[in-house]
Amino acid sequence: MASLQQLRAFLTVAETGSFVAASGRIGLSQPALSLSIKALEEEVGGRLLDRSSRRVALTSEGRQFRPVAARLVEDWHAAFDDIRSLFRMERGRVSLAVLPSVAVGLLPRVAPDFTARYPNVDIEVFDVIAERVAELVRSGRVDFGCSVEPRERAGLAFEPLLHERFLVVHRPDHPLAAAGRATAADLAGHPFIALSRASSVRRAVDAALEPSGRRIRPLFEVEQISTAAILIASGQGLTAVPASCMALMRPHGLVGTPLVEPEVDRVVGLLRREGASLSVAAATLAARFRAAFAAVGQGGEAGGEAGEGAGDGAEASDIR
Amino acid sequence: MASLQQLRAFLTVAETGSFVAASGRIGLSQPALSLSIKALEEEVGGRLLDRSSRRVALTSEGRQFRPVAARLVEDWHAAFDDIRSLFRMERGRVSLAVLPSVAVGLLPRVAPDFTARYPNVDIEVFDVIAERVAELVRSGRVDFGCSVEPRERAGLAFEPLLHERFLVVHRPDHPLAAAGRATAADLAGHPFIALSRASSVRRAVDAALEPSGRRIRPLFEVEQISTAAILIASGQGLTAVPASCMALMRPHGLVGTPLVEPEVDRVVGLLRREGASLSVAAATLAARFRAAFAAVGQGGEAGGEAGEGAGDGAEASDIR
DNA sequence: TAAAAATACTCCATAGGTATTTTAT
DNA sequence: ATAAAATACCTATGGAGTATTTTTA
Repeated sequence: MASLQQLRAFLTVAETGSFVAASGRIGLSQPALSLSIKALEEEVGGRLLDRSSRRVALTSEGRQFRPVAARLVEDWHAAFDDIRSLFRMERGRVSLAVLPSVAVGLLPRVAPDFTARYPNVDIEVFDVIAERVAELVRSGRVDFGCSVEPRERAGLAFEPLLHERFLVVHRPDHPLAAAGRATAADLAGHPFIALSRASSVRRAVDAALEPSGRRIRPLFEVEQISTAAILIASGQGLTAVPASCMALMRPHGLVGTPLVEPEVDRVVGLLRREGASLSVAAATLAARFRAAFAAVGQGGEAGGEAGEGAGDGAEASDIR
Repeated sequence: MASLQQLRAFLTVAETGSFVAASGRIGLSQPALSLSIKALEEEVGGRLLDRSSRRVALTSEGRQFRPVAARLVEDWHAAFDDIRSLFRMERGRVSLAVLPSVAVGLLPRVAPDFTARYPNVDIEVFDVIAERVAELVRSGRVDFGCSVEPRERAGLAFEPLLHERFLVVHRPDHPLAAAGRATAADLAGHPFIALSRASSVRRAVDAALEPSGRRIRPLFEVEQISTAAILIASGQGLTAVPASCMALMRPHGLVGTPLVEPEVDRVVGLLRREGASLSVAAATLAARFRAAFAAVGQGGEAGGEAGEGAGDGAEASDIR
């Protein structure tokens, strides 16, 4: 069967008009080149080059074949360069589905590094509720997810990464700031800005308060965490969110106070489709997630945020 | 460097989802196939296939590469099939330039055979005067020509093929029919239908009569031989043409009488560009010309037409 | 006669085969 | 435990080199 090498040889001889010149150009001995051309000609069933000892010219058929051969070689290299660039992450796309709280709290700690290092790999983020994260991962629509452990685990692999506690979020002038700790009674006793019932954050809070018999009484029920932030900042009430969400609260001048009675927490991790491998780009991004949130055991305790890095120094003091 | 074989291997494994199945399909042992895939993966810089001992699936990158690889393989085969078909004359085109007298007299003896045998090889015919035949051949615009020997031979190779005598063409009821031979006096003594002065046929007649001091007095001067035929058939006069042109005259009920005093003749042959080779199709058609008109020496005499073949039996009797 | 392509030959890299081991379900 | 891919190892083909001959302008 004909080879790329043979096409290159043919094109180079056609271009240089000489076997000797062409053999130098492609780094092959003249006899090897002669044989290569001969083999190609046998493959196509006729002469492509007219050679005399003085000059080499294309035959009529060779003239017709030349541009075709050139395109084959070109397409070949383009295709291989392309797939190589994909593996080298010089281009590509990673799709991920994350909880809204993850999108505002955790993703910003991971993404900038990645995009700086791989500027031509696009990241497609679906910030959706936990059920939809699981769905997107399961269907293969996204490469992986970052969420809490899904209820329906079939076909999914959950890898716990980060254990984080919930904080009550309020203005610095709120009484809780002085208290330094918050309880279920505090939550029930103040106007509460709740997230939608579908939200995993909301569910965690509801579930944690249930044993105490108390229920939050939402003054507002909002979809977006940022909406809650605005409302709280304007003095409408308080809410409870995972520690990482303080990244969104702080810019609004809000502070967080640990919820200690009951203690509320959640485990965030990577969600992958079982059996399916990740693209190199997805695997690399997933590795960034792991590195950024040094894992604590699934049932691990105390842990809190894996806080470190540039923007996180202030957080501890915010929590008091 | 990656090979077509490797792409085929990859595509087949992707399709069958199994190394064993694919190896059977492409006629390779399973270990050889494994190595082939491995080499391809090293070439592109990453995994294209996820294999476990139970199932083989495409990786994310493999999924992207698959259609590209398929197109490469497809294009490759299409290109090679195409050039092969060209050499096998399953398609193609031959261009030739011929004298009008050749187009009507000789070409019809050669072309039908060729087109019957190679129905998908087109023949492009330029029926033009001798100077233009030479020009077209020299420029490479046509593959070869069939003409008389050109005045300006630089860059051209003339291969004499056929020596043919001129006949005087007239109606069967013309006095010359009874005479059985024609002379310069006959030509000068009857109304003459001449071809254009640029025509090589006209020139041959003019040149032949010159020594005798006689000149033809054209009653008509026409471009096309067929026009002359019509005029002669309608009783307007007579003309002189090479014997092969009787093929056009006979259908009009005209007959030819040998011009014997002076004897006028011409040598028709193939005209090729010096140094340039012919395409296989052109060479094949040229060979048909040679076969149809068994060569007589360049300065050869007597020879007359190489007449034979189906439609030519009648000719001798026409000449008387 | 000289420059260039073709041939002769030799060698080694590698593609491919068989036998076997490893792996994952 | 079993089916399938990977590895080990060996062989043979053919691609590539050097030396030489042939060709043609």
